[in-house]
Amino acid sequence: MIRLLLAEDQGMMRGALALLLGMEHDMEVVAQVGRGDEIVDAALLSRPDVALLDIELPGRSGLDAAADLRTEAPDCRVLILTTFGRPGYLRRAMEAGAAGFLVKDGPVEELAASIRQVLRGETVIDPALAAAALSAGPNPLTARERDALAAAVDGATVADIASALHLSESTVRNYLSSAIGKTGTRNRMEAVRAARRQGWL
Amino acid sequence: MIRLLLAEDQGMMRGALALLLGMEHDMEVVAQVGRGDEIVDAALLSRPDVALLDIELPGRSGLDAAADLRTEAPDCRVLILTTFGRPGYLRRAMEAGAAGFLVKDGPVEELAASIRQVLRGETVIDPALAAAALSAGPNPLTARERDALAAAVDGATVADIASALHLSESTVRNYLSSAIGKTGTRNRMEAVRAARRQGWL
DNA sequence: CGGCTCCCGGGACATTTGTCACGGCCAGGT
DNA sequence: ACCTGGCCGTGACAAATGTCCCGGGAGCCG
Repeated sequence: MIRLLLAEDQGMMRGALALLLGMEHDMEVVAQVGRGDEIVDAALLSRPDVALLDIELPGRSGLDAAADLRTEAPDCRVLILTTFGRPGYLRRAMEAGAAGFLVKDGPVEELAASIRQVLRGETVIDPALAAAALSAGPNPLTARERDALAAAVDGATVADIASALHLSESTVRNYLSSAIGKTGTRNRMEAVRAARRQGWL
Repeated sequence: MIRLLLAEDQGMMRGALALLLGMEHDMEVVAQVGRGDEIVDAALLSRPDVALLDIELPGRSGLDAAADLRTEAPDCRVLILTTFGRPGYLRRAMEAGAAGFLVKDGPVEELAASIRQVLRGETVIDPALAAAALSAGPNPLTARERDALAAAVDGATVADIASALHLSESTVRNYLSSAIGKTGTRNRMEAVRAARRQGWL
């Protein structure tokens, strides 16, 4: 029996996947969580063979949780299942030691097949996405540029970002300006969108 | 047998729901589409009793499609199934003649139960969401303010918006300013976010 | 009819934002 | 020891943005 952990914030999606996978004759869902910061605890408790993780979760990113599992539960393989096939996400997933990366498009049959594949020690990635991730190159933004950009997502002013990051307003503007330059965009919002599309956020 | 139409852009979600609902003894999924502009055609072809529509779809909004079904296939009940329980969405869904409004959180069991409820002529809405929609009041933005705000989502400049809407830059700035005032926000991006959270976009 | 609101535009103004040039500090590699 | 690159800050400047005035026209309603 393949023991599965399911981490997904949308209740209906989580429930549907759990029912479907539970119907496979060789699988059972031994844990379900809706938050990223519950993944490690649940994994330690229920000892799954494969953890199916969404990326964008409340509490803690699925990518961070994947890295945690690498050290806390090394014999649990991680399969990332996400809505967005962003190149940067794929790259970070691989660096976090994930064994596979699936997008939520594509047929459901793909899911069970990929789980078995991962359990056999193979790595499963959408070829087109892998090509995009390689051609895009690594994240050119520095840590602070990312911080500034991330703090700017919801329309915060320079003053807001500066106080949130304990920086001077001038510094914040310099970071934003260089981030805008590196993304080849015209203003803060375009830079944010470009960075998110690449999975750099 | 209850005949169902399923409109949902995420392949995995669509497939999972189709399988689950198909397993109910009194239901069958007679049509599945991944785009909003295929809903009416599919409904005319397969004559479903209930159409399960996501809102944010490529091609055409599920809300617009619901309004279309009202006239093109009047005996097909519409059940909106969406990720975001925005007050404005609920309001528009009701105005479009929807028989129910579900969010994708909450358990899967809710789904089949709601479908049967809708078919009995009842209206199904999350009470908390209904309260929020009523207390929020109607959309205070004028049509042009909405247009300007919608065109500003991805970091477009005033010049971009002006040329996209065939307006003068002064006019665009006036619309944006009044939208910012009505949403009680400080700049364009906060206004966009506030409007989207309310479902006013 | 007068009043109202929405649509569209112009002009002036303060504020914010984005850019550039310039410092200094510290860690890393050659 | 030197250079490079990230980090943090300043000051100044042009451009974009947001606000407040002001018009006129169209439609709707009491």
